[in-house]
Amino acid sequence: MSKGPNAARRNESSRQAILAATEDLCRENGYGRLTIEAIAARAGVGKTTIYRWWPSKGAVVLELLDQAATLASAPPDTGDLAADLRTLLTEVIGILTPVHTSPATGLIAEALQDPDLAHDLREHLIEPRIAAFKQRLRRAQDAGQLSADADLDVALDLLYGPLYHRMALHLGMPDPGHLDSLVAHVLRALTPPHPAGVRERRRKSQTGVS
Amino acid sequence: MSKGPNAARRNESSRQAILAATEDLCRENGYGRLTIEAIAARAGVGKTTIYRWWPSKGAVVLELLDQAATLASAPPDTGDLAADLRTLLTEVIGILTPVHTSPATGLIAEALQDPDLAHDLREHLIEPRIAAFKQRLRRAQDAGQLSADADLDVALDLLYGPLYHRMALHLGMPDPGHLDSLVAHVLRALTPPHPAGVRERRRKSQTGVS
Amino acid sequence: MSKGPNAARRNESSRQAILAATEDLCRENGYGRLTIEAIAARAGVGKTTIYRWWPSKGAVVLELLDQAATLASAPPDTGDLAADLRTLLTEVIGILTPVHTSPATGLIAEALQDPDLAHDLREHLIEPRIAAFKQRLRRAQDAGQLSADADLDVALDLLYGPLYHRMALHLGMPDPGHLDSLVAHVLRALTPPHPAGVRERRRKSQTGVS
Amino acid sequence: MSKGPNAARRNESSRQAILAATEDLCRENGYGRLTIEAIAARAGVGKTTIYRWWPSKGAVVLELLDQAATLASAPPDTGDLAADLRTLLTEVIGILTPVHTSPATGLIAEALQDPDLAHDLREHLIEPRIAAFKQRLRRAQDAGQLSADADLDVALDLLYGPLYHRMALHLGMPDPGHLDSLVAHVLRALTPPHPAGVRERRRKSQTGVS
DNA sequence: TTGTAAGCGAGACGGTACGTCCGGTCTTCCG
DNA sequence: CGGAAGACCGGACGTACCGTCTCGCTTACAA
Repeated sequence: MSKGPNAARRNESSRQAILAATEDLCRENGYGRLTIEAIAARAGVGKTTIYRWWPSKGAVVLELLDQAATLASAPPDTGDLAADLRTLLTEVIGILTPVHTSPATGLIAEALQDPDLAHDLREHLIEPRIAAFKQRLRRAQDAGQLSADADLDVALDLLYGPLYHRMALHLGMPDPGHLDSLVAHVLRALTPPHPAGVRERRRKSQTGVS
Repeated sequence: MSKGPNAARRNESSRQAILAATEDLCRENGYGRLTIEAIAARAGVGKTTIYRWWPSKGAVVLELLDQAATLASAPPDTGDLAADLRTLLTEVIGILTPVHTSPATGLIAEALQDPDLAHDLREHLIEPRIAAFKQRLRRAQDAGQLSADADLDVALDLLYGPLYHRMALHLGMPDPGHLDSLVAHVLRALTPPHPAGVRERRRKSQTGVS
Repeated sequence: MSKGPNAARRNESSRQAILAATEDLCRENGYGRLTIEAIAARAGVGKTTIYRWWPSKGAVVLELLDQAATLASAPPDTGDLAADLRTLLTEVIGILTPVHTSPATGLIAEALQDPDLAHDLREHLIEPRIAAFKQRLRRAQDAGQLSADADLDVALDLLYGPLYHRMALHLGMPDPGHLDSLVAHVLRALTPPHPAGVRERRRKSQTGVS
Repeated sequence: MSKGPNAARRNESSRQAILAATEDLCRENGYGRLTIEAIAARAGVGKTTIYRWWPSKGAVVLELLDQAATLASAPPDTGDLAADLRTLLTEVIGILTPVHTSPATGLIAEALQDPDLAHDLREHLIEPRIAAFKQRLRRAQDAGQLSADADLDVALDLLYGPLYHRMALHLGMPDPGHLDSLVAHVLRALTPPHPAGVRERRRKSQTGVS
């Protein structure tokens, strides 16, 4: 991201002004009404300067989110797996809310139509977070809180899926109670019954499924 | 949708031409490059005629999808719950694929920025399907294939969530094996361990699933 | 000029507003600082409307001059050839003054770099005037005020040439005395020495001139 | 022209490269499409270097012409006045041709909109030539080839005027025959009929001319 | 002989205007 | 009188150059 012509000579204060203006305008009018012209005007910057370093408004917003994100990137680990998952999910809910004005939502919408942007989005924002999420789950597996053969991709789908489902279909984000319930259900699906005899049989049926 | 000035006097052949042109152009260039002007030109219709009956290009596409959807709307019920769920999910996967050119995906992207369109989208395409889905699950509860107190909203989230998650983040739709696994996990999550007698019946239905 | 897409549907009031704005802005800032954007803004018109009907700002200014010119197009004929010529030249001096802000001068400058504009300029503004000029001279020949074999192209060059010479080289337009002298010299050059009797008549008419 | 900050330290090879690039680009694309950026790029020079020494692209072109001109500056004097005038005019015709790509024409066009440039143009290129021209005419007067009271400004107008007239109005430069005729007419206009004795001498010199 | 100040290449920067595209409204005329 | 045709105003697009402004670097004069 932003590795244009000659990054050495780049004017950092312009870069900051552009990102700040982008954030302001996005919050004010929503991503959809965001305009390169308006960003340039608000930031007191020539349009050229934006086009020199970013290929589209989506890329600007992506860098904005990227910068904000790196501030809080380490995955939480309190020892309480369910609580940590709720923390991770709550963070994402915050990012996706309110649906119609959140920069992240707008970015996702644009990326749905723009493969290049989609690629950058996945590379810069999403994959690192998925990695952190899986890392936390793997630690849980090591601690025996999750069955050793649990499918982490399934876990990813089941835990984050509901948020994007609700975002996409405008169903409203889950309230804390719902979230609790979702996490509990998913953990149950990933941790077979404990009593010795039962656990054995369960493991067998899983083998048949997967 | 399309309840303009005086629907009685409406020219049906123009309507069809517009929808057909919309579909063609969407497939050719993707939803993002779709333009009211291009639709009008391709359909041999004045722009006025489009604006008279639809408020935005999203609404046109919505009607297009609506029309296509009503052809296959009745929820399947073969008695095999897992299979029926896989059928429902597979249909949605088809609609959302390929991500960057599917009209449905484009529509979802636009609705993320346009509350009015989001409302119509939910009302016309989504809620009926959710209702059908829940109806199917309720029938499963009645048949004892699902615990009587299973939370159907959670089921909805867990089953459809992964699809929208993957769409939004460009992770690729689940292949049949993954889908299988997802459905199996979710059904397991919805049939929690119970006192012995109950557990026996449940185990029977699981057998049917796997 | 201005025979675009479908001249029938053209909005005449927009056309007038554009020409009026063009004239104002040209007088205010000079032709060089004239801008299509400014014209559109001042006229309360979309840029598209200008580009639809004119290929360049030069073409707009040309139409402006054309419209102004047709109001006073008939060549003067008072019977006094020298006076009529001075009238014609004075009119052109007026059009070319002040050099740096006159729309006509700007147009000539632009046409020097733009062959298309040059063609339209010659066709619409210049050739009709040349024709009128030659017509007047021919009438003078018929009246015996000019030798029958005088070369009218030479006359054209010698009479109008000085004005463009001075415009091009920023030498200042001739004052009335100079103009007088120029006309006198040229008329003398066009009435070469002849057998005595003839020369007498000529000298008389020359006296009238000087 | 080009008397910047500290002319002593000036890099002469850059100066030459700039002038050369200017000439090339002007011939290739015409003065109108000439750009400071393009000159700098072609010359392998920073834009700053151009702006340091010249105030505008017009000034660069002016210096270019100036340099070319000084190579052939002395006014011809073969004793044959008419021939010498034809030589002078022919040289100017060469400079102004072809109208749409000649650097001189472009410069004149630009100067019509830019008083500063006009001033430099007159000072550096035009006035010296006018002086030379008048000097030649004065020598002709001294030799009795021209009447002693002939108005040299009128002569200037009548001889050079046609060229600029034709340039400005895109009428095509005079061919040799025309040129001949023009010079002959003008010389005749400058040697008016006089008392018999004088007239005889004059007529003789005219014979030599025409 | 070594600063130090200039000229220089490179090119980022804030701007202005370009000419195009499309959105949404309004008008005209045809069937 | 509905609809095709399309002109219209407006606003944003992405591009081209403008003229100014740092950057390091070389280069030549002065201490």
